[in-house]
Amino acid sequence: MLKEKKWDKSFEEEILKDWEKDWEKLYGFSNQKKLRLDELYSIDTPPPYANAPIHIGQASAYIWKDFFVRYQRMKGKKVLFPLGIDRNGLPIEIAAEKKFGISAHEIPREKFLEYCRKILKEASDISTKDFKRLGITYNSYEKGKNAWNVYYTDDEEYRALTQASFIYLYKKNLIYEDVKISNYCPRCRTTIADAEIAYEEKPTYFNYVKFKVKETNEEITVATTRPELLGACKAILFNPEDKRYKHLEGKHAVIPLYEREIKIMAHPIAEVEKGTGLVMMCSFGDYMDILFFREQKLDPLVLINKEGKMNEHSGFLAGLKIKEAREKITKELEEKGFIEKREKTTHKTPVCERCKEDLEFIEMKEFYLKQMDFLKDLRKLQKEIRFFDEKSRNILENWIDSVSMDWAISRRRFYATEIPIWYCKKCNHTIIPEQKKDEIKYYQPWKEKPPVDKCPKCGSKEFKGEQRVFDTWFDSSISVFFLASRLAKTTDFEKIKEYLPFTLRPQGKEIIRTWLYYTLLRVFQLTGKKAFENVWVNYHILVKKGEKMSKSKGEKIEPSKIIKKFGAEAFRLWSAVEGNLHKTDFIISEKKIAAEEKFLIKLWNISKFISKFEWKEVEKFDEKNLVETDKWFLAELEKVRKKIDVSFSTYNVYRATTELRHFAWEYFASHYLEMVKKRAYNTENKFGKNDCLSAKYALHKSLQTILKMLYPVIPFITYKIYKEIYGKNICLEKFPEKIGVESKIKAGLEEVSQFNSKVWNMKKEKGVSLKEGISNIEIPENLRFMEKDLREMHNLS
RNA sequence: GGGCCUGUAGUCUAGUGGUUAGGACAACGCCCUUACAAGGCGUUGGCCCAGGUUCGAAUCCUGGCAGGCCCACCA
Repeated sequence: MLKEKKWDKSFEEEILKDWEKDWEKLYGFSNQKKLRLDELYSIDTPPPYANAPIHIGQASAYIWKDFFVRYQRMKGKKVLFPLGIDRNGLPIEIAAEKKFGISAHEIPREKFLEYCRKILKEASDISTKDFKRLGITYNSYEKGKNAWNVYYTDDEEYRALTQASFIYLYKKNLIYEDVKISNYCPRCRTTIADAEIAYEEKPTYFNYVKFKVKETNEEITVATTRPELLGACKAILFNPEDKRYKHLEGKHAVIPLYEREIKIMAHPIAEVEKGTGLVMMCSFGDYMDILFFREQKLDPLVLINKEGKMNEHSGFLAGLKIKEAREKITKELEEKGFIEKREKTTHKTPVCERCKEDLEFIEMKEFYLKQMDFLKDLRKLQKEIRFFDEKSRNILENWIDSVSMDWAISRRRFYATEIPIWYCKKCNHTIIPEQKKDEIKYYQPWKEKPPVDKCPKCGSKEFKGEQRVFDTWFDSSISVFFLASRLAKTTDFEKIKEYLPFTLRPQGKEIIRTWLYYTLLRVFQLTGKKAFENVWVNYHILVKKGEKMSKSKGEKIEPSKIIKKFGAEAFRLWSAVEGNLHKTDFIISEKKIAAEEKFLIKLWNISKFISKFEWKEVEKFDEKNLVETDKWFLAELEKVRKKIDVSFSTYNVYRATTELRHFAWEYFASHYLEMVKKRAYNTENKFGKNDCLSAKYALHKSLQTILKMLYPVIPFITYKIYKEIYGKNICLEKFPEKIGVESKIKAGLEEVSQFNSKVWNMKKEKGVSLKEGISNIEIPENLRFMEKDLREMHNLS
């Protein structure tokens, strides 16, 4: 018998304590020795950032992952549900720079890393508390070296594996160093990859700048948003079809202020309609410029240095920051009469995804990982992966189709994995560490000596360590490989391979082009295999229609506040029934979360009612003796059970939960329970003993089945009810097996509920209260088998 | 400019050719009924628009309109 009058969110705390005592037994992953691969359900979970509390969208997404794993455990799988904390890269560095008011490039490296570690120390575990409170059952919240312990992406063993993968690929000639025009962030002072570019709508000016044609002395006007690059201008183009400028072909223009002569050329990339129809080509204002310089084999004249400032080639602008230079040259041009007019405009500017600074195109020498040669393989490979939902595959396919150059993997930053290379100071020979397959090491070339005494080429003993680090996606993209290596308990790639593919990669749609794409690429390059069987892509929780949750807007709805207000369970239920997270964004509302508590109360009351009848009394009841009504209901329940099982196994928790909730509330509580109530009580002895026992047995059997099926979604309440009524831990129960009760009755649940509604409506029309009797009601032919129950229920005469 | 996705009651969402278009919130009416008034029962209300395919379209096709995302460009 349930003691408490109703479900209360305060019970959750005690329940968590119960679980915590037995965490390993309930949710752990410690019996690896007997692990069979066909029993393994492995997930490569997205590591949340160490220095940011989780937001509500993440909370929902991780809750969904918990739905999956709780279900899989019930199905007998050994579930590897690891937790990683992402601690690498720019977000940490930027946080450190901000907090301590320093610039990474201006203080000693060791010192800066200390500041980063300080940030990380304060930040640690900021999100795991919320996860645990939400009932998310990672295998462990303790940091350690076992597969099921929390891992940090800046662990030495993780970084060592990243470096080992680099060495492996370098030796396979998949990595090369080259000077190319790169996307360069002047704020972070590093090259970034195409996948790290974002675009922002920013206000700027079109400046209509007057040039003089040397040969004819006429004036021509070119519009530009980048006047500071005037000095880097190498050509002015017009469209071959443009009659206005045809006569300028082959002539020369004089750059104002710089007085340099440049060619005027006809070229199809110039469009008649845009600006004045004339466009200047500078090194390098945008991607078109790069293509043009490459095509014409022009020597670029670069005006911007690696600090994001104008260099000596820019003449009077030298030393200024780009924006200052833009202002200064505009003023200068205006004063000297070279500006015809200025127009305000906005345009989408490529910015650094991390720090939002405007990007520049600068020629840099960087390490590249070959990816162009693998696009074909990846297109094929992704077809062998199952996507939930199928439409998310498009995002990946589109990205694969738009990859246009190899991946620049080196970064000029600090708190990241170092590139494990040394150079001979004398002959510049490259030293790459040799290592055994199962004995890898973490290298820090900027402060360590190389693993050789002397240069194998020239014998010199003087070396220089590589200063650069890896793009953090180069680390992140082997998370699954790292987890597999923990399972394999070795760093031998051949053995790691056996644990791939993992069963599931759950992740957000916004990191398909990075995390998912790079992982597939990297795992394929390292093992020739696909990384995952299934990819589950979650969409977003929105504040309003079409409006993303964003910190800057001040509309943050924090998980901790939601938990405090409504409890974890109501939030879990809301996450499951508000919409199908892998199909659509959905909109959060406190009202709806609060409303989910109603079902919890309902479930509690149903259970409280059934708990009035001792389970012990009917535990041994022989199903052969079930009366027709009960057989019929259990057979209906079996139909539902089957559907729910399929929905859960295909990650459609939305469908499973809404269907289950409706069944429990509508058919089970409102109809079946009302129908058999009198028979179960049997206070006036109108029914035989077997009839009474049959009702009690069917009620308990139904309740057990429903509780178990609800457990993956709402584990707190189902745990408490199950424990109090049946004295067992629901976390260790199996998903309900087939209910083997056969019924020949054809009537469906719908027909019964229609009949009941009819009676209730008639009573209402006649102004009769529900418990009063009513006469002249005909019981339909197909419901005759439960006539006695119906008569008692409605007090029919 | 190109691509992808979405459009279902006041709101949030299921539903891929045949359903009386399902559920939740809100609204309204009635009811303390031996689990439940933090409740129960009931009621109202919906497929963006226009064509087409089909015996039949929320669902498929075409074209609009609206929103979101991605890519490219921005002189």
